[in-house]
Amino acid sequence: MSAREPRQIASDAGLSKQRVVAEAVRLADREGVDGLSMRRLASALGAGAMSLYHYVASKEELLDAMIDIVFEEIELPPEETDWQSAMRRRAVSARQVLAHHPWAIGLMESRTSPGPANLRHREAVTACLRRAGFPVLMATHANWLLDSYVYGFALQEASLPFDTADELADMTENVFLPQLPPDEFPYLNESAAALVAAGYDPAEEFIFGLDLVLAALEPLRASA
Amino acid sequence: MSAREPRQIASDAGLSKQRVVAEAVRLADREGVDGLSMRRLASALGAGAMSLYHYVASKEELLDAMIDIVFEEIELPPEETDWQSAMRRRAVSARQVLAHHPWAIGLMESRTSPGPANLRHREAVTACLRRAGFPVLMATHANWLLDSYVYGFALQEASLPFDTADELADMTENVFLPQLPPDEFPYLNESAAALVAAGYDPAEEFIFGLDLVLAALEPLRASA
DNA sequence: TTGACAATCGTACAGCGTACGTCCATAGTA
DNA sequence: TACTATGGACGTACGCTGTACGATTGTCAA
Repeated sequence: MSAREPRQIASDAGLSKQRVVAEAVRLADREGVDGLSMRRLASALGAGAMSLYHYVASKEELLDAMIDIVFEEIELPPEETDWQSAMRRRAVSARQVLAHHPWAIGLMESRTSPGPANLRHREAVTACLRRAGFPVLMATHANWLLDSYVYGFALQEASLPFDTADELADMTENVFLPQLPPDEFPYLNESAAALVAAGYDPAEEFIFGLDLVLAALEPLRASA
Repeated sequence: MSAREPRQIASDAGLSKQRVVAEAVRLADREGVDGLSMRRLASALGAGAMSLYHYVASKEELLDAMIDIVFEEIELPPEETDWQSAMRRRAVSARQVLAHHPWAIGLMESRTSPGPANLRHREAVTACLRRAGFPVLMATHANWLLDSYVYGFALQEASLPFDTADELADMTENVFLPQLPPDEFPYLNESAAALVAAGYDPAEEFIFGLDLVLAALEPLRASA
């Protein structure tokens, strides 16, 4: 056997589906999903465009795999605590992950077949709810409600044109308010002013609604 | 003045921004947002691709206008009833509209500047909450919570690979269950079986979570 | 040495958004 | 009636895209 490495031209070691998909996620994080092309992805990996098709059957499959990587990053509900703490943990984790990969939210609408990490995640959440005493159909309801809140919040957060409280203040003064004549939009004006004054933190906002939902679900379980 | 119409070659009367955007929405409904290209849209209107650019500055602007048409279709909260009924009406309407235009959900993530119909809608919802007695910041919280639920539900619904209870039963038996070994996914198996047995109606599922959220918000308003 | 095989590549094609320049029916003016 | 200005529609072109196809390469079994 020769002392030579198998192959190694431009950037790194050999390709693999893992490496391809992981780099695709990085690229989408940086440039958005519209900036992700097979050529750009390939050149980020130091390869030719067609080489990618040995690891991924099509761009569609690549996108599916990217979504599943995102689900892999979301913390599963821990088993050792009460159900509310467990669901809060995983919901907070989901929001964080989706905030890091905003393209994933928009992608979900068009991808209908769940990947393995997605399935593992759903299984763990359902298990948590069932063990907490929710009847089968009630666990389904709770699942829908919680997931709707998490995804919807992430979707709204992704479409905000600012990231920090300072940026919010700037944009409110220079962009929003000029577009909102006070006589036509009195309540939005009031609301914008109050929001700037109070400061705005998406993490806090998220927790508020989440705890409200969790508390509302509590009486629906048949406590052991 | 001549008896001759101004212009009329292939399909209809003259173009206009309204007609262009409305046809774009129809096309996206039929073929998804990926199937919407300037050429296909133009040919659906009996025009050349470049003619569209007289009414829309770019495809981005077209997409923004499409989103705003969707918001125009959503019923505003009626003023004559109690706040819960009003919010339920507009939430149900929003779900229906988004179910008809699933591409809109995925689009929102990338479009950060709200159109006029969007602003009118937000103003009306905020007004309804404020008049019901919610303090300013509490109205903001309620807004976030309700919108998160509506958008998130629509997002999940759009990513379901079936539309009717029958299709669910078919797909569960022939697609899902074969992918879900009972020892690895006991709870998902149980849940799928119960769901097929109970029948599934997204409208009912939506109302369940919605009413739960509305009831949870009730004590947070300073009732007059 | 030969052959099989998987990984990688260059090339090609149709379709995309859109910049640019041209055409022509109409409106306004003389 | 003749002339010009205007603005909507269009054809062409450029640089992208996803990916089908065939050729090239490195590696290993027989």
